[in-house]
Amino acid sequence: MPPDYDVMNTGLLLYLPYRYLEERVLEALREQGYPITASQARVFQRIGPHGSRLVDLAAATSLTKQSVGFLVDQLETAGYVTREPDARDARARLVTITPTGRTLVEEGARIGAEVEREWADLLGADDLAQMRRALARLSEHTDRHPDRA
Amino acid sequence: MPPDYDVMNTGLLLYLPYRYLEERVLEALREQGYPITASQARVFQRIGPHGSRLVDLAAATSLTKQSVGFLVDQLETAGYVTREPDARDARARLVTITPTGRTLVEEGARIGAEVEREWADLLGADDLAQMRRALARLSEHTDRHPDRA
DNA sequence: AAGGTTGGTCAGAGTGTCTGACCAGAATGA
DNA sequence: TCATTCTGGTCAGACACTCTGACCAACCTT
Repeated sequence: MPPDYDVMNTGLLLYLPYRYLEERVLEALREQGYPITASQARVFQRIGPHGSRLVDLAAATSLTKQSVGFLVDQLETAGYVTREPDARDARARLVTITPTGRTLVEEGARIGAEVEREWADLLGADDLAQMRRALARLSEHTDRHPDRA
Repeated sequence: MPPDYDVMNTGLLLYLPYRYLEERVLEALREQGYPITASQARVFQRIGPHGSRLVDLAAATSLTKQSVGFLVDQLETAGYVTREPDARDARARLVTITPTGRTLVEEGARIGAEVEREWADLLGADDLAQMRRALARLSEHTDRHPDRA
């Protein structure tokens, strides 16, 4: 007897599709020669278009700067990011996405879109879009983003 | 400059509210004297009304049975569950929620409802309900539940 | 210039998760 | 019925992730 999803708590309802999507994307990326772990990806995802500082990534992911540093080391070794000097602050370094990293982003987006198409078949495109809008408003409220880019 | 949530990938849109809700609930439970970690809670949540086997919990959470065993040990030590013999199979044991565990469930539900009220203020009750319905249908599709209870 | 603040690293500990090996009870079928 | 295979669970060890504490160098104030 499967669980009754309609009465299930909202946390689990968010978690189940999240986890599914994450696994699908990560697995496909691995198969295509772009291995990345979930932890690495959660940091990688938050890197801004012009690079991000470690502390900002830490704030965005709700991790300590040490943990983010550890994960960025791995992303760097994998060739997905580099640490560039920050012209405005000699202490800081900007974690920046490499060309390889960009390919990974594009591949990830492609696979994500594929899953989303499946979901659109399931829900209808309108309901899916509406769900996304609701989640976006919630994210705006629940995200800890740094004020600066 | 905050990120633009409307164009953000769906995975992050699911993750951000999920993580927020989880932290709120876990923190409140801790303050009320029911400490539980996120990993423990993810297993605990999947225990059925009449108890669940380890292997079924492993399937539901997408963890190995060893990992689930490790977490159930802790839940048992904390007094939230017990392992009862399974009348139908002498090998198996049913992980069952204790009265203390039930109190935790109720407290968690109460706090979750509180957050959900905030979300209803943000989105409107109708949009929130619609989002829940969409997520429930997605969960049905993406969840790995065991066929048996 | 002095003193506090901030971005980042180093070192070490604790937690969560996995793989591999194994055992005992259950299910199958000759 | 009993040999074989399958399944629920545990034990042991390794690896991955995250944290706290201590620290340094550059920044920002005054």
